Amino acid sequence: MDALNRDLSGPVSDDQIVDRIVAAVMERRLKPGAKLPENTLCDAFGVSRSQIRRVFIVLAQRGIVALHPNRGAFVASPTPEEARYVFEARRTLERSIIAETARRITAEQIGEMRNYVAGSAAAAAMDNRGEAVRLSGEFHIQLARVAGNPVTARFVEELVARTSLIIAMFGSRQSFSCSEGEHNELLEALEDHDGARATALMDHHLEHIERELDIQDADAETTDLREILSL
Amino acid sequence: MDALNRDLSGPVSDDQIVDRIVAAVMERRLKPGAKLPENTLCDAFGVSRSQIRRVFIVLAQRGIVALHPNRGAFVASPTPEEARYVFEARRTLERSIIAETARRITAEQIGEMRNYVAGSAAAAAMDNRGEAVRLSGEFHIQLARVAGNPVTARFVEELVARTSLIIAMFGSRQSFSCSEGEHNELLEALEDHDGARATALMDHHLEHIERELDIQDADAETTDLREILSL
DNA sequence: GTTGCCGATATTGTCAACAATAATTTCATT
DNA sequence: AATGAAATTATTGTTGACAATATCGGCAAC
Repeated sequence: MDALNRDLSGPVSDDQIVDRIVAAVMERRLKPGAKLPENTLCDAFGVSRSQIRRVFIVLAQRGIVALHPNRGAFVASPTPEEARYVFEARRTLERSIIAETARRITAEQIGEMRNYVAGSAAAAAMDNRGEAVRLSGEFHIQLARVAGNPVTARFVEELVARTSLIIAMFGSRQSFSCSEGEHNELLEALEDHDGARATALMDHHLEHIERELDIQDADAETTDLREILSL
Repeated sequence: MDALNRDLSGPVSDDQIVDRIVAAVMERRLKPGAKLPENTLCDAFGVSRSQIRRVFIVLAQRGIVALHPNRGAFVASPTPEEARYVFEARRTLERSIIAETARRITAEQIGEMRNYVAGSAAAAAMDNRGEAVRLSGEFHIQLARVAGNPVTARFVEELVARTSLIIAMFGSRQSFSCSEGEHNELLEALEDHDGARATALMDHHLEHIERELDIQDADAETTDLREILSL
């Protein structure tokens, strides 16, 4: 938590803080249920409470942070139900988006995407699971950006971040070794501008990720009884 | 602006204020570019500045309000580019969602949907264009809710609200008389649980709405030169 | 040793005063 | 009149103090 980052450089914008926290969530340095005390974050980013509070509102809107009145901000703990909705939403969106990506992607962009895959694989090989998950997520976000619609891309961003939380909640140890292969398959389809195949692969890929999770009621460890018993 | 509503009833939650402002936007009582002074809204809702400021952040996240530093909050003025993205996003999302709606919708729900259509038509007949647009939007939101995924439904909510702004920006006089007929067609397909037909109709419907708009650079009336000249 | 109560501490929520900036008005100059 | 500058007013942005609430620790009772 303390190492979310040193600032060094003068004023920090709300967006920068949001991005840092999202990155920390995607790297699983911030786990579901973690408390985010205002003062701690004020010190970490060298900003005022009011700014942190603004950031909390943004993150709450994106489903990444849960705000409990008089108790503060916590990293969200997706429920099994919510997890299913998020995956379904991702399939709905990314299935369509990838077809447009297949039409538009350039050779250069494919090269960049391969870097993401390689980076994620390298991180996984070094047992840096957090970085692996984050880069694997960035892969999907980049694909959405290539499709050229910033509105849908922003939706995908939100869903990918929430997926990181879902994986943190329900992921078993060995999952996500699969992503590298499937991502490479996807890139091959994109290289051929084969939208239909890319769509099918994306659909299968997302289903695969979801199926590898053990989505059921969270264990006691990460569970806040308060939330279970109706707040 | 002053008639956004009287409160009467004790404390007002952030969500209530957000909903009221969104409703005003959807009814086109708040037009693109309209300034939203903090004090005016404080008086209108009987709340403090800090609460209004929270609300602004939420609305800005949803693309309904634009925040200009040191100048305040304004109802967003979608650009032609943004308009295209929003419509494309709606087609992407609602095309898929409607298929699920077709599977799930009950006779009772179809009856409720008919009320929306009738209400919108009645409002249009009384020259209450704002109410007609709002109910027409609610129709889409309700369909998304029936599909059962609150995550995608929330995305549709945001996009529908932004569409109201787009219509306010680029709509010509007689458009939107069409919606009643197309919405009824959609309901027939849903009644038959004919997902394929519903999908095609929704696609066509959204394309139709977009095509009836005159999406090009806004006229000077609603335009802020400041924004045109870089910022 | 578990429970319940109470005080102490810490954290969050709210408000009002102040600072910073923008918008408006006034007035002088051409 | 139109322009420009300065002063006034209004609005937004930020801070810090205070109130409200929750959390923690100790202590007594069972």
